[in-house]
Amino acid sequence: MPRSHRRVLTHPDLVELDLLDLLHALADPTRMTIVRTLRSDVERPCGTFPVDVAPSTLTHHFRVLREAGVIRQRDEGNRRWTTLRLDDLNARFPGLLDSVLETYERQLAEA
Amino acid sequence: MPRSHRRVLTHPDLVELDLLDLLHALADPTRMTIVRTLRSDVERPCGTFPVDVAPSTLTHHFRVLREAGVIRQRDEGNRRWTTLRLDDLNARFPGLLDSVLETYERQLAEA
DNA sequence: TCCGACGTACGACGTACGTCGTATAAGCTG
DNA sequence: CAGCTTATACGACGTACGTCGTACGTCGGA
Repeated sequence: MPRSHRRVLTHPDLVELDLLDLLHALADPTRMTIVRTLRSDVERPCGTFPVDVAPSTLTHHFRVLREAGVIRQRDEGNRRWTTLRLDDLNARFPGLLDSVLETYERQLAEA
Repeated sequence: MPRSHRRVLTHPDLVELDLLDLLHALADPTRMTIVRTLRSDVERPCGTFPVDVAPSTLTHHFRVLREAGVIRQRDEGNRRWTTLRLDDLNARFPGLLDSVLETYERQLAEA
């Protein structure tokens, strides 16, 4: 759902990405679920993520991830599609996201 | 400075370490400086870290790192010595800390 | 054209965080 | 013992965070 009462969808440039912002963005279970979901499913509308929070809360988490450079969002008709910025993240922080995600998967499998 | 008016120095067990806690612990510049310093210098007393915060603030950051399992502290006489729990972290989160630290070093070098 | 679906904006709420100053305790040194 | 050093405990402060309900704008289908 395109602009007007919604803010412009700004994505940080590659060189602007900050590691500490990334770590903070990933240090939340809901956001980690979003990232894990995106890792398997290329692109998704906001409402289709397996998280258990209110829609407005979800919007908040998407903003945190977007501003940290983790995801990219685009509008199409009534929907906002979200993708992982995998290439950008790997260019800026080589191997880091995979390392974090694999570690997290392992931790989830243990528990 | 051993116990009495100070809390007992508790360190979480290996299996208790949580990735999200770790990410949160690392998502702070002061704490990252502490970790980087410990990486080069095996063991250090609290007061010898190149950080620019009040002593009580430093104590707070040490607690966060300790409770996340990043550091270990022991008392000797008047001093509290701090080390990185490198082996434990690598056992629980293989390669992750190195990945984060190297990425951070690269980011610092760029800026 | 109207209505439901989608997702956001905004404001509120309680909690956690990073920061500090001050007080305090224990060890070291004279 | 007295005084300095080391580091913490405690309380305070402002800010940021995660959460939600409500209101609203846009799109698509009946």
